[in-house]
Amino acid sequence: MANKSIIKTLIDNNLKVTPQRIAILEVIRTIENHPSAEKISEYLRLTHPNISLGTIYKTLDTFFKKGIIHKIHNDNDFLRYDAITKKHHHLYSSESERIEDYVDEKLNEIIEKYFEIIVIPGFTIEDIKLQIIGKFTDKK
Amino acid sequence: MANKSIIKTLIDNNLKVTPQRIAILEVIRTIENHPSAEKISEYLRLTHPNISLGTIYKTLDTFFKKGIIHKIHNDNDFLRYDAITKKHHHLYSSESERIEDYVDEKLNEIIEKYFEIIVIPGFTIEDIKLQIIGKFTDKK
DNA sequence: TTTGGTGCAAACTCTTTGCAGGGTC
DNA sequence: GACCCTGCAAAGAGTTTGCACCAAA
Repeated sequence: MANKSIIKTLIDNNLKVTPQRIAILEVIRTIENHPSAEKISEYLRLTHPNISLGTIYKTLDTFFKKGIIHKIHNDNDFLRYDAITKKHHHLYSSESERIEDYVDEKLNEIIEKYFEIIVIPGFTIEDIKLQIIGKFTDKK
Repeated sequence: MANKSIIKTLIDNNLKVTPQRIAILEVIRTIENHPSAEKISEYLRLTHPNISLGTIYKTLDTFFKKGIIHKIHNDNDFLRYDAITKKHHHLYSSESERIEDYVDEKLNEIIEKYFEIIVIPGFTIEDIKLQIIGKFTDKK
């Protein structure tokens, strides 16, 4: 049952296990790729017709504060959300709203190594994210 | 006169040269670092007390469409603007709203070289921007 | 039973739009 | 003079908040 890991996540973060939270996290983790709050609401309308948008926003904020999900931005766009799995970057379409994850251990390693040698004066790096902008050549 | 290059920019882009546009571009280019529309308005209130926020938004949009400025995002924040000079990345403070440019030709080269060899399936890269998150250790 | 979550609606913030008047070329 | 730009105010989109009710532990 896929719910097991969702429930575990909630418990591990001292959050009460509610149907709403399970449903929201499920959408982000398994169904929709980088959804906006609106998009999540759209999905939930089918299975949980009366989860309010307000609850979705509050829940997303709760998840974000606990580090269960990330927020991501596009350059001409609202907020979107992202289930954290492991360090990854994002591919942004220059033509549409599409955003995909991009995982590349080797690239991470190269960048990490680079910033072990190169120091940015007056700045301590905590994290680096690449925004890779371009065109998707497959259909979706 | 610093205005010369601003006026040239406007003319080169087939934009009418108005005091508002000069003032707005001047703020972005020379005075304030990555301002928001609100911040720009704040500055202009001193020298041009009756430039309306609406005009600022329209002007920024015009500049953006002409490629004169960039838009940038922070993770929990509104839009901010950036005078384009050359390819650069951004340092984001994890503690405040501060954003600084980060220019690093060598890093660009390394990344470019990397993606000459590594191809992302189904995706053609047009541009890559790094979001470097961390702490500023100098005061400002 | 206690604590915290949900739903709803109203409020807020940032941004966009429409239109009449004014400035630039 | 033609065209485009500006200012103002109203509208819009996405998000947040307050509060009474309800569910989870």
